[in-house]
Amino acid sequence: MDPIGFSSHDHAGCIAGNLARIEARCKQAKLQLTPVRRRVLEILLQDHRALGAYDILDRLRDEGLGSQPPVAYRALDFLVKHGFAHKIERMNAFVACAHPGEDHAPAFLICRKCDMVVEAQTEPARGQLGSSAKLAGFLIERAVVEAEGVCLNCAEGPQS
Amino acid sequence: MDPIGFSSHDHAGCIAGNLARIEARCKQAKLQLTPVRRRVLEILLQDHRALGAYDILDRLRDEGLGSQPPVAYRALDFLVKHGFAHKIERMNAFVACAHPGEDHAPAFLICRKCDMVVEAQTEPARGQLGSSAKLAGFLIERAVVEAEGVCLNCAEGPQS
DNA sequence: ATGCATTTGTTATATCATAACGTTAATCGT
DNA sequence: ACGATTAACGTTATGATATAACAAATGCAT
Ligand SMILES: [Zn+2]
Ligand SMILES: [Zn+2]
Ligand SMILES: [Zn+2]
Ligand SMILES: [Zn+2]
Repeated sequence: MDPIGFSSHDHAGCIAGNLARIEARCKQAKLQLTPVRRRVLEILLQDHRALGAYDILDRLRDEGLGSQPPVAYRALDFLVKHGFAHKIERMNAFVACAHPGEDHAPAFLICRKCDMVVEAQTEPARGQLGSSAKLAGFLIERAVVEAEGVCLNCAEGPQS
Repeated sequence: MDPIGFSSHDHAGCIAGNLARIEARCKQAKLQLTPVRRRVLEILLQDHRALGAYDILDRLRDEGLGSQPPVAYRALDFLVKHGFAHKIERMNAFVACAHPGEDHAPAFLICRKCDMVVEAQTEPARGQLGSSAKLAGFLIERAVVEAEGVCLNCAEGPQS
């Protein structure tokens, strides 16, 4: 709910906090946060933007952590599967989760000027969509919700 | 709002009606509904499912209407641009619009068992997402809303 | 130490999408 | 009707995204 990302915040703490929370959760759930997986997570946490798998792969290659697509995709699969990252379908790109571990249905606000991504919450089965679903006898299991628009910072700027 | 697609309906009329409405709109707006574009539209209208660009291209090729990817993508671009079809981002696939011409913000209910797609309406700026956006000073311009779940027909069946 | 499951490295390939360019066809002002 | 302009098409080539498959290495419980 808190619109981190567009607003300025203690981002170093933001990164460290999420990383620590995820490490704890992996330990607790006996998940292997291996070097590649951890590094991909760090790269995604670096800024509140979505990165393509091949962008990530480039970084990994530079650091000697892997050079072939499956390396990046496997790490991303792990992170997404366990809710530590999300895929932005419109962009074929990935973003670190802003509420790791909290069991949530993510929705995204994506600025088309600065590419910043903010994670918000949604309740897929509620609202108009929920009504339509009910009417159709459709059981919603999950939903992709990705809003595109302009963030506060970019709206203020002189550029159109 | 009406959950056509899962429920049985006069589908021949459904196709004919949408096609007629779109033809009229093209005439009125001086848009060229060329043979390829029209055929792609017909293929999409055939059933309330999403088709990949290459599935459509295969059909076109069989009918001698074009054999290379740009043929399909250009027709789809036209249809999407003018609101006669929509892209389902999660599936990299396309579906005919259920409310052509009506100027609407589409949302989709997608059955993971039978692949049926129902188009519903959404008001992106309302509800929880709207609240989050307002809080963040974010201006929503459009939104991808794609719910996955199980439709009435598939829920009733014996198969899990 | 042994056996089993998970992860990694690598090659190859599948799938989705567009750039570029010359040709053809529709549109429009004259 | 005519030529200029714009829009659509056919084709080749390539780019971008994603996965299959399998052998080697590692982690982990007994
Ligand atoms: Zn931050
Ligand atoms: Zn999240
Ligand atoms: Zn129908
Ligand atoms: Zn529609």
